[in-house]
This record gives sequence, C-alpha cells and structure tokens, in this order.
Amino acid sequence: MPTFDLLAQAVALDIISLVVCDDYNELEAKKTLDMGAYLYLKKPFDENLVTFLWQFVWRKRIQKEKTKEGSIADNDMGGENEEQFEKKKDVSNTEVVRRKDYTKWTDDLHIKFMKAVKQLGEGRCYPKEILHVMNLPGLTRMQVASHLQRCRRNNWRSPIERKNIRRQSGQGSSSVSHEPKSSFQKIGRMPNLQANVSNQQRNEDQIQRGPEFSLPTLNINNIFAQGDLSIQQPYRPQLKVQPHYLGIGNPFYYPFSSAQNNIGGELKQQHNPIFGMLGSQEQEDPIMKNTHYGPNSVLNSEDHHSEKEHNFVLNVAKGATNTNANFQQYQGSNSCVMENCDVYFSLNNLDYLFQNLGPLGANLPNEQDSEFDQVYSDDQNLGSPDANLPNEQGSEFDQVYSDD
DNA sequence: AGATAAATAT
DNA sequence: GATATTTATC
Repeated sequence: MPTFDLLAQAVALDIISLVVCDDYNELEAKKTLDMGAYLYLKKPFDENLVTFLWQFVWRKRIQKEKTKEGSIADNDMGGENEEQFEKKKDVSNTEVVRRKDYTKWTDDLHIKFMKAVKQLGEGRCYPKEILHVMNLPGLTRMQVASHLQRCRRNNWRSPIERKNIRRQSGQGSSSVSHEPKSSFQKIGRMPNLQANVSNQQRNEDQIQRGPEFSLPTLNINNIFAQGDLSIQQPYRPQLKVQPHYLGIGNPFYYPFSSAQNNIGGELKQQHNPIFGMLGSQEQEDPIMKNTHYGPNSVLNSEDHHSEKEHNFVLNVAKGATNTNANFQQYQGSNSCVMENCDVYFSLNNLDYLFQNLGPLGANLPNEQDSEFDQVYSDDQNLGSPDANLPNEQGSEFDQVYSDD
C-alpha cells in the first residue's frame, strides 16, 4: 500500500503512527506530519531511540486519553470528532475494545468460501488454495484456515442461524436434540492419506530395491502406516472421523442468505453476478442446495488489515541529511506542521525528544504499578495493525522494539 | 466466533 | 529454516 494511503488509514483509526524513512526529506516530513503522524524518523535508529520510543508512544496515548476525557466532561466541541470507523464503539465509552482485524464471516463470505471449497474439491482444499480462489484482498490465510477448521468440525453457524438459535433457546423450551441440518460433508478435509501412502509406497520401493538397507528405517516410517494403531503415532489426522452426529447444522450447508444481513451496520448493496451461473449444477449438491445467493458483501472491509507485514512504518525519500538546521527550521516555524504535530525530530535531536523521558527505570505518570506486559497489551489495543509482539517472556524492551 | 499459539508436515 | 496445514487454546 502506498505510504500515504497507509498513513491516512492509520490516522483515521486513531493509531499513533510513526513514519520511518531511509533518507530524510523535508517535504515528505512535512506532509507526513500534516497528515497526522506523530513522528518522522530516519533510519537507522539510535539505540537510545529504540529504547525509549515506547515511552513516547505511551505518553502520547495517555495524553490523548486525558484530553478526550476532558473534552467529554467539558462538553467541548472537540468531543465529537468521531473517527469515521469508530462510531458504534464510542457510544459505550466503557470498554473500547478494538477488534482490529476481526473478520465477520457473513453469509455471503461463507458462500464464497464454500464456493471455493467446492471448486477446489477434495484434493487441494487447503487454506492457501481457498484463499486464492476466493480472491478477496485483505483476507488472510490464517483467517481462512480458522474458518475452515470450524467448518470441518461442523462448528460454525451462519449469523442468521445464530440469531435464530439464540431466539429459540431464549424461549425456554429446551428441545434437547437439535437435528443435524445436513449430513456430514466431506469437502474440505485435510489431505487424505497420500503422504502416508507414499511413505508406505516408498518403503515398498525400498524393499524392492534392497531390503538389507531399508530394514532399519522401515519400522520408523511405518509409524505412519494406516492401519497400525498399536504404534503410537504423533500425527495422524487423516484417520480421524468427523463426528457427523454433532451439532445442529452443518456449516457446509448453507440455509439462506437474506438481503439484509449486513453485519456491522454497513449496508453494502451489491448485486452479485458471480453466482448467476450456479443454477442446475449446484442443485444436486447436498451442501449447496437450498442456497439462495444473496448480495455479495466484500468482507467487512474497513478494518481487516491483513497479515503481519503491514505496519505503518515505511518510506523512502531522497533528500538532505537531517541536520539541526532543519530541525530549527521546523521548530521555529509556525507552519501547520508544528500545530498538528507535537514533535518533530531527527536523529540529531534526540535530546529534544527525550529531555523528559528517563531511562527504563523511570516511571511514566500512570505506570507505577503496571507491568510491562500490561503496557504491551495496551499497546496492542492501540490498534496497531500488528503489535507483533511474540511471546516475550522476559525479553527486554529494546529487544522487542528492535525486532519491530 | 474468530484469532492466535502450538504442533506437525512439507 | 521457511512455509503451510492442522490442532489446541484463548
């Protein structure tokens, strides 16, 4: 994604954004800051910067929250600058949970998924393939895999179904056993025993070629042999039997899709020609029958960032080296740069940035008793596309950040 | 329900 | 060692 587009989105999402460039470029810096970036940084980072940067961000956030509270209390006019994506959440000021990348599997999305699954068929029905066939920008392989898992386990209900179920169970009539709405569906399973078979095959080949060499390895390989349950096997998913008695309906069966099913409030009326040709061909399929193809909503577009690669750290610009002179210029100017932006600095001006920030030991205002991981989890809540913090057991901050 | 971690496979 | 898939857990 182009730098500025990405930044714009990040800012729109109220994400504290820092822009990183390889070479300092004044115009670029200005534009960046104008757009709402908090910092414009040049690589490579000084170690100190890396160490303390989080404090800066943290402070920013606290500061932000304070001003927000203040404006709410005072009923300032500033209170109502709702970001375009946040409206529904802002109402319940209590727990602003940002589910940044939460993909809602709408009926339509599920249909697409199913279509891909069906198209691919038994042989190559893997997340990656499905993703490819679905061809929806922003959808990730992991998300597809997750959905696939649920569907395989017959564990997914369409939103409408969910609604109905909830309504039913609310009536207190505890009809114990819900009927499975459709039969067990094979499509989309993990690969058949090919791997194992080929293992076996290989062994047989070996035997043919020369048993004297193959004997030792043979047994080991046979761990994966199909019928041999007596040997403990580390991994043999293929032999699992899917419980078709389970569950109320099969997600591979798709009951209906109504036109009003847009979750999340965004009404996207789209005509969908895609499924136009499905008529007779689909009829005989037990999974797809009864299916009505509704509008084709394209994910819940806004906030599904894709995989981890996306971070708002970007940029290459050619230009002068950063100098104190440049900085002075900015600092002295009354341009909108300084109004919109709290700080500008280059590597030569770390002092300015950090004059009030202490080394790691020094507590930040609200931080006295907070654990580091708390900081991190909060960081994640900031909605950064991906805080990308691995399991940082005992890892140092600088380490984490340098990883970033 | 969906994301993500962990285990396993390629 | 990098990716992908599957399973377990959050």
